[in-house]
This record gives sequence, structure tokens and C-alpha cells, in this order.
Amino acid sequence: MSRPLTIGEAARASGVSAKMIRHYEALGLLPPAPRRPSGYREYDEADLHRLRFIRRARDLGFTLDGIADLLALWDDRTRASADVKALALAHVAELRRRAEAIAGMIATLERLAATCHGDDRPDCPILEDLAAGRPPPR
Amino acid sequence: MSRPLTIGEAARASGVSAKMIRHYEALGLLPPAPRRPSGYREYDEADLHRLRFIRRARDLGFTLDGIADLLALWDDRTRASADVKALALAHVAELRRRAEAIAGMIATLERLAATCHGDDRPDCPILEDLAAGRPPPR
DNA sequence: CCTTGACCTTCCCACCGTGGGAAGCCCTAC
DNA sequence: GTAGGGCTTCCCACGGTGGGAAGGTCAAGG
Repeated sequence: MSRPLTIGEAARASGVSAKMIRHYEALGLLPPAPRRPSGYREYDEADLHRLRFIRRARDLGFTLDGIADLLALWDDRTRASADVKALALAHVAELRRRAEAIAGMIATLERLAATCHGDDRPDCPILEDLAAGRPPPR
Repeated sequence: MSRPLTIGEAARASGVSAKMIRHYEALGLLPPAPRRPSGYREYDEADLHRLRFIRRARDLGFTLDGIADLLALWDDRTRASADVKALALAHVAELRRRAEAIAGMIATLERLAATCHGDDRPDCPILEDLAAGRPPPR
């Protein structure tokens, strides 16, 4: 039974900035915080829990939309674990797509950089390749 | 010596949308296009070349700032190829950082998903882990 | 010549997620 | 009672892209 926290304290304790806490509340990820007569928001342990949940999910690359879905499942004690797993795996698939895209870029750039002698002469296969600009696929 | 292109034709030929062509011009990545008396922009082969350069650089994940740097080097016929190579390798380093961050997320999520039985029972280690929310590193 | 439809112009607004900062009130410790 | 830090709301910015409104222009066909 501890004293309620101010938004700044909740921010420090959760790793979510005060600015973002207000924003998440406005988005509906958090229930509207109760207010002191002065208008100050108050937070308790349950709110901290939810904030840390959000923080962790963001660290795992979930979008706020995805987090909203996760929170809905979290709030529903009768959810099937399969639902959560499906969400997680769909996100993994998305992350893999991004990773592959990046890997492709790295491969191309490494290949180009390898053929660039990198001295003070001006000719450079990297720029030449960029300039070549093969026919745009779309 | 062909007829100048309209912005729409340049867009189709370069893979950069008309909207983005105007935007890039406003940003200074492209020189202001000459105009017909009606105000229509006109593009020639050199412009197409530059647009395809930008398109390709974006496909390789360069930011518009990075592209501005690349274009400056491209425009400077006396640049040292080492300068270009340094830019490219710095970008590769950045891409690698992103790829590693994503790989970490994937690893964590896969580990969690593996321990989630994924049936219609409600208990789920994925949500439990998110909820646990270890002390925020910052 | 005139209409039609595709194209162009500028302008503003949206997304996502986050931060900066102004103007003004509140709370605590001295 | 005053100083300082914290809180409130509000608007604006970033990067990069798209949507769409309101209006002018072009080419082809009748």
C-alpha cells in the first residue's frame, strides 16, 4: 500500500518517458489516470506493471498497434495462449523480412565497396553503380 | 535529343513518384526544374539519371541526408573515391547495427514462443515475460 | 471550335513514435 | 513566503511518404 506516484516517478520506474505516458493514455493504451485535485496524474503498481509491459514490447519491436493487441490479450484472462503465440510469430516474420532487406543492402554495399579502391583517385564503382540505376522494378 | 518529359513521365521512368520528385526538389536534392509557360516542370535525361541515382540509394537504405552527401560527391568530379567508400562503409555499419538489434528481438521472441504451448489454455510465457518487465536499463 | 479526361499546379493534412519547448499552475523544503 | 522543480496543456519538429482538394492545361476526337 504505497503512496501513488507522480507521472515523473512512474516514468523513472518504468523506463517510459512522462511524455510517452501521456501519449499512450491519449491513444488508449493506458486507462485514464486518476487525478489529484490539482490535476496531477497518479499511478500505482498496476500502472507501473502495464508501463513496463509496454516498454518491453516496444523493445521487442512491436508497433503501438501490436502492443494494443498484446495488451488486449493480457487483459483477457481467458485468452488462448495460441492467440498470443500467433501474434508473436507474425511479428517475428515481419522482423525477418526487415532483417532480410537490410542483409540485401549490406551485401550490395559490401560488394561495391570491395571493388572501390578507396584512394584519392576520383573514379569509384560505388557511384557508378548508383548512377547506372538499373530499370526500376516498379 | 528528345522532347522533355513531364513530371509524371519522369516518375514512371525513374521509379520515383511525382510527389517525391517535387519534394526532393524542395529539399534541394534536385535542381529546380525548368518550367513551361503553363508552369509544368520539364525533365531531361540528366534529370532522369539523377532521379534513378536517388531511387537506387534509397533502395540501399540511405537517408535523404546521406543521399545529399552522395550526390555532392557525384557532382564533384575531383572527389576522392576514398570519400565515397567511407560514406558507404559508415552506412554499412549503421545497417549492421540495425540488423543486430532486429536479430536480438527475433532471438528473444523465438525463445519465448518456443516455451509457449500455443493451445487453448490461457497461460502463456510470452505475456508473462512481457509483464515481468525486468528493471529498465535506462 | 469545344468538350472530355488525363495531367499538371499548389496547398494542407495524415501516418508512426518521439522529443522540444512555451505558458502557466502546483508542491515541497527552507 | 519564496525559490526550484515538477506538473499541466498545447503546438511544432523530425523522416519519408501518401491522400486529396481546388484549380489550370494539355491532347485527342467530334
